[in-house]
Amino acid sequence: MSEATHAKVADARQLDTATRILDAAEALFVEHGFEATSMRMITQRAEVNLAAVNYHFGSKDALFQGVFTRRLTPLTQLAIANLEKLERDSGNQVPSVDSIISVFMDAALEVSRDPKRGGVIFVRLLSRTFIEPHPVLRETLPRHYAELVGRFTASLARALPHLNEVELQWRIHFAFSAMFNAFAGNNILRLFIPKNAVNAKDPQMVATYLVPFIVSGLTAPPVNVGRSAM
Amino acid sequence: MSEATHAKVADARQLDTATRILDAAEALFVEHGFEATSMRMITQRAEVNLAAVNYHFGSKDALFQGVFTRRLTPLTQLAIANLEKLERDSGNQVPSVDSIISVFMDAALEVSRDPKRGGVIFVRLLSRTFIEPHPVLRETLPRHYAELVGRFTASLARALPHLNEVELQWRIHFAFSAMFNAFAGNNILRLFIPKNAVNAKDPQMVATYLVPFIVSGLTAPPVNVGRSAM
DNA sequence: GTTTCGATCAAACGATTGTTTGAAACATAC
DNA sequence: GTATGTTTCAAACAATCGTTTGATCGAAAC
Repeated sequence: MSEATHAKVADARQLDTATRILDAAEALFVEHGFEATSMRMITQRAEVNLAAVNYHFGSKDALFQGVFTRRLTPLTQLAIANLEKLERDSGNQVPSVDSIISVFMDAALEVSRDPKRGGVIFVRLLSRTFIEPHPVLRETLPRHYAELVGRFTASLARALPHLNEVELQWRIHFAFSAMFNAFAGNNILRLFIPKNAVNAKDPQMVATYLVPFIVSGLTAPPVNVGRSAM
Repeated sequence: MSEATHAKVADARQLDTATRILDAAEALFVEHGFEATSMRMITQRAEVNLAAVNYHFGSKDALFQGVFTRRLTPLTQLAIANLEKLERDSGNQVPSVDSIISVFMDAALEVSRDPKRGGVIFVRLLSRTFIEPHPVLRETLPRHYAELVGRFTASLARALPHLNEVELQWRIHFAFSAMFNAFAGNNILRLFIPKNAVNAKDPQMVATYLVPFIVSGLTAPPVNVGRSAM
């Protein structure tokens, strides 16, 4: 410590301070959650001064938003671009449910494989935030995602014309929940069956098995409402 | 305050102090999460002294465990009892996937309707804890749920003999994730589409539309592994 | 060289965290 | 009555929280 005060830090290429904070916060928020992650944990991991967070971002809440805004736009743009390409390539044909879901999964997979876009860490953070939204993001998240969800909903509506609006929305709700939850990396079975074959941390494996599951759920025959309930 | 120090508290039937603490904590943990819920919030809501939590439970962590142990056993016993009844009634016949999933959902629904067993509040807390498990419960939860998950996995294995073990575990993983997530009451679409027909807070509605979705996902044709991935 | 301005630093801020204390109030038993 | 054991209470505990301060550093501007 003291021997390097007068000289440049030894580490080869030291990233921007703000970037190092974002990276550290991103990882810690995934690991411990927002409330359980303290400023001192973040600055210690980022190897920056405690005051650096407030200097560069203003507050802890603003940092939380900063973590998202850095990653979210590239991800949504990628997913939307992929969907547009799919619809363009389909010509007059209506894209299948399978292809629409795959487009979304491919975007998430591509980001999860690219550390420069946040990698699997950010995908997990995003998943967890959807499941348990922090008050700070109640306005930020919808703004970023409005177009994305709207486009996919419209595409799925065309692919599933036999479903009424209510049932379609329910199924899209389940589908997105399953996808986000799956990428969150939580494996319920792991809690009970120590030796299990499911590695929920591997996004590629998740996608391989999850897409058919979701597509099957989406394309199931309509529910005869009022059959047993209500 | 001071005028009532010498007399009994005015409120008609005042519940046991420990119970009032559990009720308040249960609700607050659902609303704000564990870390964001302070002892003072809990004791204030329960209208008990701050020290009462430590006196009756020992610590905040122990209270968190207490909140679960009070509710978990009745729920798991109900689900297991329902499953046993189903298998008994089926005789030599293997219960269908639909009936197995319905048995689980019915147990969750029954608890969610009964305030004495925690009602919808506890079901939501349970869901959220599965999705984002707190370190304190990493040992407690599996112990309570081991038998439950084991039984349902065995039943589903018999109902889906055409699936190999790996694919079966993946699908059960997805199915349980979807169910727990659904009962958590988070509605992703609500974030984007203000006027939507999906009321994710109504467990009965969730079950009506979710069961067919999950059953369809579970009974889908097996994935041809190695088709596009790995 | 002097000035200027953004970045970093150790240190401290008031507020809040979970927890502990010791006395007071309570109920029950003798 | 006294004695005993449990529960409640206001108050304080040390620790940590997010944030702010004012000095110091470093490099470009003049």
